[in-house]
Amino acid sequence: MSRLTRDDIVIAAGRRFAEYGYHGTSMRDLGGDLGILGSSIYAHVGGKHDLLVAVVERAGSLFNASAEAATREGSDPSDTLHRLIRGHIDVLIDHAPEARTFLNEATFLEPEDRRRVTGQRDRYEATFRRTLESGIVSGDFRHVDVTLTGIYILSVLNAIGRWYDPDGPVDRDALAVDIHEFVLRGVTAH
Amino acid sequence: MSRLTRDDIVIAAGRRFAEYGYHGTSMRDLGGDLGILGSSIYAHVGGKHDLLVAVVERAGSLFNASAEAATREGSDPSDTLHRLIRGHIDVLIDHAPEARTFLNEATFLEPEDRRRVTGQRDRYEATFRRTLESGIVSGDFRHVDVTLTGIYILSVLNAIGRWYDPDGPVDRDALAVDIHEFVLRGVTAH
DNA sequence: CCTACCGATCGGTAGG
DNA sequence: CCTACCGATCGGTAGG
Repeated sequence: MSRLTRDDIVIAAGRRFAEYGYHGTSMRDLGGDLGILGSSIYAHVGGKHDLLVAVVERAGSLFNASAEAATREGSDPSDTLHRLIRGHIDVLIDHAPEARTFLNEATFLEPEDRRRVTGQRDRYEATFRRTLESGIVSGDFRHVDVTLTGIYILSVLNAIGRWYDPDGPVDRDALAVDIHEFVLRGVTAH
Repeated sequence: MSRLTRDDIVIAAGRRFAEYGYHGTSMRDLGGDLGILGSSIYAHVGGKHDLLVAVVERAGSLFNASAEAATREGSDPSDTLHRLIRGHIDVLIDHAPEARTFLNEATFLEPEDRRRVTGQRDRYEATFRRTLESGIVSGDFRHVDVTLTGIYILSVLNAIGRWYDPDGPVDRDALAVDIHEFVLRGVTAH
């Protein structure tokens, strides 16, 4: 057993916050997961709140990195949308605890931190709106309200962490294709 | 000031749970909202957990009552879907605290209660799947996976409580129409 | 519904 | 990272 790093603690905190919530996690719980005392955590972080900030900020960075990668290679809006959807799924599955904490516990950040995270989030969502707009301009998409439609798409994506089982019957490629199809065509026949 | 009823306390608890979460709410906070002491709440309920059960069960009943009303008058699947969407929006706006607590805090119920609530929820979601199926049979809808598509639709609907402002520019009629259109047609032109 | 509590647990600190 | 704590707060109870 070597010594723990700050990163080890942030990762364990993400898991706890995702499952039990920020207020449902005690420093002693967290220490228990790591094999140390709750009070020993204070050798690595200033307080419980710092851990929430670190977890949430990590997820925000991952989402934005994904959006940048998806929009780097310009191609048609439908393909860009597919890459955005696939990237979101990847972050949600590969960094599930951080992503879930980002989505569910960010409200408990202190005002200053929350504003910064809200900014991160707005940047990310703006990528979806821009993709929708470019599709409308190109004539590929109809004249949807990009604000509302961006919210709908992200609602479908953000919920994935609440029901998707990576070891279940649907793999992530199929999921991305199915959601892309749903977003593009809806349920109507033809 | 007349005496409080159990109902008054359940309503106040819903508000607290929706805003601060179950674990972020203390009985003293709740008493403060009601103008009584935290300990006085125990004259009306057996414990904090009973309040979570009451709030969540109320929301579950409202969602199911809405689904029954929406499917009572048989008509084409697209219209039924519109009524389901509109009903969900109404519950989410008119009973926002209970609905949000239902969606976010039900995981903190004790196993037995959680199972019952999960049952309520499954019944509700099944109504969406049945409507999709009847649309596929009638040829109105394409051959979507009804499980996945039901989840997508409910994801869009459940997220409404996280962003929608009833006093904002979008009224609930317009929202229902816009979501119905999105679910039916997606974003593709034509 | 209040008074007057209870033991348990909370986030956090001093000193090593 | 542990020992040994701290004051504050937690859910809850007995008795009125």
